[in-house]
Amino acid sequence: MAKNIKPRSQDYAQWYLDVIKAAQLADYSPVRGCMVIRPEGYAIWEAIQRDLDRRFKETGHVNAYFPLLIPQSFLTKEAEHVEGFAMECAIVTHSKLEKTADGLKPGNPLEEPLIIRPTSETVIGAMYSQWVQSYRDLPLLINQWCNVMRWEMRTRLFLRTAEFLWQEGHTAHETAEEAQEETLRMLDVYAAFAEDTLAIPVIKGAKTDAEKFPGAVTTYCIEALMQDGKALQCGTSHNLGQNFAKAFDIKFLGRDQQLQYAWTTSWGVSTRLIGATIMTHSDDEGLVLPPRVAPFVAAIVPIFKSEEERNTVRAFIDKVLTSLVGADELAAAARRFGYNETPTYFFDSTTGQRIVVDWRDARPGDKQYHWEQRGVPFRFEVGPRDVANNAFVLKRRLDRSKAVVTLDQASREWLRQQLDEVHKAMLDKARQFQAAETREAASYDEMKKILAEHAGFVRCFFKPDKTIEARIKEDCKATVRCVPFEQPGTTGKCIFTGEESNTQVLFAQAY
RNA sequence: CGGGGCGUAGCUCAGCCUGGCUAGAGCGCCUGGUUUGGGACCAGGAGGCCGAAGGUUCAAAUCCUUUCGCCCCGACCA
Repeated sequence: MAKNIKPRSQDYAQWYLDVIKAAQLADYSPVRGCMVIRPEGYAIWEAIQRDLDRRFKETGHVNAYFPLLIPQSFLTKEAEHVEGFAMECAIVTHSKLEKTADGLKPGNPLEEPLIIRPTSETVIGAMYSQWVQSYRDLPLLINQWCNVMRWEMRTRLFLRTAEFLWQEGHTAHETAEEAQEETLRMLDVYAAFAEDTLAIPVIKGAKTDAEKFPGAVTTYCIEALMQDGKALQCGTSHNLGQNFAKAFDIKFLGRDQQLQYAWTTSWGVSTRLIGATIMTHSDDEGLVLPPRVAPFVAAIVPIFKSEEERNTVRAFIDKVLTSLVGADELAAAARRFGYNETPTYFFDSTTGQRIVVDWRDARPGDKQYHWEQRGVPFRFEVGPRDVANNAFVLKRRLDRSKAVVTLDQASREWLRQQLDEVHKAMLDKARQFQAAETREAASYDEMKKILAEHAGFVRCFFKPDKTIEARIKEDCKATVRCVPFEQPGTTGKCIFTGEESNTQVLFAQAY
């Protein structure tokens, strides 16, 4: 058992922090609420970016970059938008530091304070109003990868930090229908990505008015369920209607010769997805990474005593590597600058995923724990006994299972297939968990009982209403996570008012 | 911003109540040796403005005042 990780059953929050620390994904920064994303954590983000960016391009979007600083006046142009973000804005008010008797003090106050972007609807709206003149300029489909800042009261690594990395897509369309299509298309992209790449099963649905994005007409989301039974919003897609077009004057001359407002959307996912990945899959031994975002797909642990054994083991590992990555990569790796004790070999040139061999002067047991805690999907054990059998021992991170693999079985395709199987197994496991932790409630009391006993998702008939939702939240900490697209097609009694309703919602306690 | 707790080695903490030897332990780190198929052992070593400032005292990690920071619980939230 891992000695540096608190078991989930004892303290889930501490477990989460311990896993991150043990896997060296992130560290606290000198500034409260901010985090340092370390190389192995950032590699996961790079994998997310690579995969999502391809999906965005495939759906016709292009990348651009808009500035970090936003004039304060921009934020006030959309009434709901200000209200939603005003409380958590960081504001730049000065442009230099001056030497005074008491040390350095901010000097040269700005005429208009600048906001560090909490999101970019406003700047982008201002630019779109200049770029959009005619229906021929539409649709405008732009995405940006950037950081944003929301001054949160309480923060948690990856799940909620003052500064975080994300992607925000912003589109403008000729018609309401087209904007709605785009909003749902991108939600589908997110859902497919979550399942295909992160192995996280998600529920697609709409937010209630109480939970929607400030300034949106409708917010759609994908919701996932973590192992402690709490829900986590993993991505949102907003149909902004003409709200921002009106606030920022995004107008175009239509096919009908009429000047009209454009219809806009925005959608985003953040580094929170890394938190979702950790909490969905990891176990008491540490991180478990879905194979498609794991920086290392396999770690090879050599076992030897004498120098002579070391040499035979090394020769055998070279053979295994040749089968997996090819002779050219083996030679290239030998010339590469880097950490000699843990040389790495590119397994997949498009994703940059690697295989690492651990030649450090440590005991094999230490190395096993080391790579296990980092979530590496596979470990290969290669010792004299294995060399004699022309085979190695394959250990699977997901279920800690062992198998013997002969040298002639090992190939790039073989490992790819192993990784795919792991991905599928992880997704299945998470789906089963989600299904088991989703319960139906026919009354409010029943829902409260379920939440108290199990947490998880509670599915029930409900008539969304801001005041009632606030009361429920206060009462049992649960919120409507979404109105799932999948509806039973029948009616039932709203658990709170008893009125007949045709809407089922998912309640849960959320992060 | 309210309620609670904590600042001593890289990490986890003891010491403080009842002031006094050179400020400690475990883990981690470095060196050497024996080891090595799931977290080894022995020996040696590096590492501290005891959060900061002021005060009381012959003497402060310890007592007093002020201050800064962090963590937990709530309101807010991708």
